[in-house]
Amino acid sequence: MARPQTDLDSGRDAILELMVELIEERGSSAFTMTELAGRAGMSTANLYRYFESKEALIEAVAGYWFRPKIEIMEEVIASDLNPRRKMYEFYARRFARMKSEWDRDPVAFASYVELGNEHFELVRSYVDLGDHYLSVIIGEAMAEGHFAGLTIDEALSLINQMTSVYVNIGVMGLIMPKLNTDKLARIIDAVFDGLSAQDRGAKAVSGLRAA
Amino acid sequence: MARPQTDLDSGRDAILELMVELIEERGSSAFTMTELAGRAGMSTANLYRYFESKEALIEAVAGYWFRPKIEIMEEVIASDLNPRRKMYEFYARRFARMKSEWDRDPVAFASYVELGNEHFELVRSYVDLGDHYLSVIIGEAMAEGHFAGLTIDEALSLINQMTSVYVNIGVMGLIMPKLNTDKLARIIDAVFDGLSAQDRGAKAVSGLRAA
Amino acid sequence: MARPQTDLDSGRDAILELMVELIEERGSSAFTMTELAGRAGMSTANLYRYFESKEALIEAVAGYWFRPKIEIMEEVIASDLNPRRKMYEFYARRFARMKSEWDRDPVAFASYVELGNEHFELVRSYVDLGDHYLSVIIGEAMAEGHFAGLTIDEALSLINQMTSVYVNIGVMGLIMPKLNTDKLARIIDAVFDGLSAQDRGAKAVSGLRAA
Amino acid sequence: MARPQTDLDSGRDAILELMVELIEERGSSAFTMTELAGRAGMSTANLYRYFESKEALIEAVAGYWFRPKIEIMEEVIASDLNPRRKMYEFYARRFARMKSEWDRDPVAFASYVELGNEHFELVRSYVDLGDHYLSVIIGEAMAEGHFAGLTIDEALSLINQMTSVYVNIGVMGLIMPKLNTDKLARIIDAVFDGLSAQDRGAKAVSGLRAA
DNA sequence: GATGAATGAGGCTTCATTCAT
DNA sequence: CATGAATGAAGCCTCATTCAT
Repeated sequence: MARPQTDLDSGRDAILELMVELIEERGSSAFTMTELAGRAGMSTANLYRYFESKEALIEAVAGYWFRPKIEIMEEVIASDLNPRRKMYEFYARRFARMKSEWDRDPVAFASYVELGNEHFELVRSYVDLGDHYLSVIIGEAMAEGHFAGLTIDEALSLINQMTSVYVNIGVMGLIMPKLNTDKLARIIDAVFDGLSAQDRGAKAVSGLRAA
Repeated sequence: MARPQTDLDSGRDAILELMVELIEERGSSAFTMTELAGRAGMSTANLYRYFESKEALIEAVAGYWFRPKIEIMEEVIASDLNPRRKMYEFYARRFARMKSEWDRDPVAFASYVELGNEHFELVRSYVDLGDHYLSVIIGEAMAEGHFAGLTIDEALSLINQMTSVYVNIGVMGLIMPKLNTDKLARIIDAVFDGLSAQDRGAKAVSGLRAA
Repeated sequence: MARPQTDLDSGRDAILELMVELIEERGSSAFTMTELAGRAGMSTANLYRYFESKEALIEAVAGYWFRPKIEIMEEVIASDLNPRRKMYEFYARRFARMKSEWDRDPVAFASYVELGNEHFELVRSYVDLGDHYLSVIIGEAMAEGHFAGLTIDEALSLINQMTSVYVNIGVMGLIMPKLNTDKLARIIDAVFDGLSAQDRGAKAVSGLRAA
Repeated sequence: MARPQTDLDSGRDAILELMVELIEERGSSAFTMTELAGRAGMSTANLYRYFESKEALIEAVAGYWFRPKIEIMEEVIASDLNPRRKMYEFYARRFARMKSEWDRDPVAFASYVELGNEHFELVRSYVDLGDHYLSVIIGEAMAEGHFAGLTIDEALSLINQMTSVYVNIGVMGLIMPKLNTDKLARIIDAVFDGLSAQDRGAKAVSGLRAA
């Protein structure tokens, strides 16, 4: 986070930035290693000192894009909010971040979506990590008596479906204007109040709702 | 128009469908003639009996996508609605069609946007045709005294700008949820009531407005 | 020589003529089976009923071009001229034929040269046949005491070298204007009078010389 | 100008030589990038480091062939001969060069003709340059009172026609033996003495004529 | 007989990648 | 460290050729 620690690292970062420029300008599929090397003022061969393959480069771009979202997830997980609030923040903070990116430049955002479509493996590991953290939250919620009668995996699957539009960038980019944290709060409330079959009652965290 | 007349035609249609699948699945830039030939169960060489080049194939896909929109324009032009209503329908019906496509599969829709971005020439002739038909409507409106003091080209340019988001798929895909026919009706009213400087008055076609 | 005897034969001849047109128009390397089939108003597949391969077709063209020259050789061989005259006619009549072709259309002539360069095997068998007939004449000449002290092969080789420009179309096309039968006659005289070492004397066939 | 300055340049030269060999051996139409790469002992991909396309390679060959002729033109233009002599040398020196090439290997010469036929654009710029220089000479001649009553373009066109066989390699190859500098001198004299209508007289540069 | 349909091989070209220096 | 040189694999496209009908 502070300064890059080696020359290789700083080189990598510089290249990454050029690469990000390129992708935001022209979409993810229209660049060649030769062109990137040209912009970076080095030979292609040298480029390979920094990234061992084009795939690695694209992975790095994905990493660059996902990193802040992962940091958010980790912060939220480490916080001592109650489970309901934690789950809300788990989605809301990432959504806020992505919405601001989309606001800044929807076309560039679309380029990342394109990149995600073309390299689905890269997205998968992020999704898996998200599932992992969400499971942790679900576990904490269960410890407090929520989701009675469901296994963790069942809850995970249901929640994933209910919140999908706030996470899936492929769709999110296209319906961004319809999304907001108020709706998200209602969804999370529904998750907590609606998914625990044994435990109906009027205990919505009213504080979450904007209304 | 109905049945394909030769084997070449029907083969073309079959290939087109596979091509559409491919594009909707994976975006327009990620396909090769070799892969399409593979899916079609034929050699690349044979593929070239049906489409003389990759470009021709992509053109055919564009045609496939634009055809229903063009038919809509022609129906509206041929109808005997009054100019204001005609202009409204000119946009509204195409918008409805595109919205339903987007609702069905926003990602596939995005693939067509991508294809349009990569082959702008193909879009241009559609745009030109739209301009032509719009000019016809403008002409009819002028015959009834609208747009006084403007040339057809001036009116065309202004109207194009005011309605752009209901026509330009590049942008439309990104803000679809914000678009609806009610807003469109207000825009068309504004066009008719606001662009004719000499002719102010209270004659909005209230029927157009949902309110 | 008279009428073609089967439909296949007559078809072959028709195709050959179209092919000759094509070659004379555009050089030997710039034609495709598809194009020839198109000109002939038939499918490529059908073309293969007449000629089993492109190579066979080209061979046929070569045959078409060489046939009259071969007929000339056979007539001369069958004639009862004396050896010296026979050898002269052996070259002179073929030269006259080629010169008239060159006069008619030097560019078309060049196309055949090109064809010969690209398919040297075809030329070789003609050359071999020429060698065979020339050997016959040499044999007859030897029977009359010429070329004493030389084997047939030695004489053949020497004579080939001395007469090369009157036979080798690759070069002939380029120096045609310098060639004539008068010079040829002198060469043949030199062959007969100069190659028979033991047999010097003043017996030039003066009738051969234009002077 | 003397030594190649980079490896790419020297590589280009080496490849050019192999290419020239290939063309002189087998004509211009019978070579493939693959074969040339094979002869050069490299991959086709590497060949493209030296020449960016087959067309560029052929252009280079054309340049290689035309360069000495262009140098001759420039020398003659720069010389301080009188216009009549200058025009004579303008043709005669190039003709001498081409004749010596033809003498060395008429078949190779024919290959260049073939190449010129197949890539006429390459010939055109040479022809245009020749027209330019000839115009300069015509201008100088006019300054001395020649070609009275003619525009430069009229004179250019007439002279081009009269001298065509000493310049047009397509025809030259076929009638080379008939061409010589003596005839050329007569033609140039005719140009100077015959094209200036107002200015008849007996001032042929007799020195030009062999007689 | 004749055809439309189909293909394999090969040509030009690009690009990610490697390696000796 | 950094580079120029080199390559294999793949992409688009053409063409001679075959085969079922």
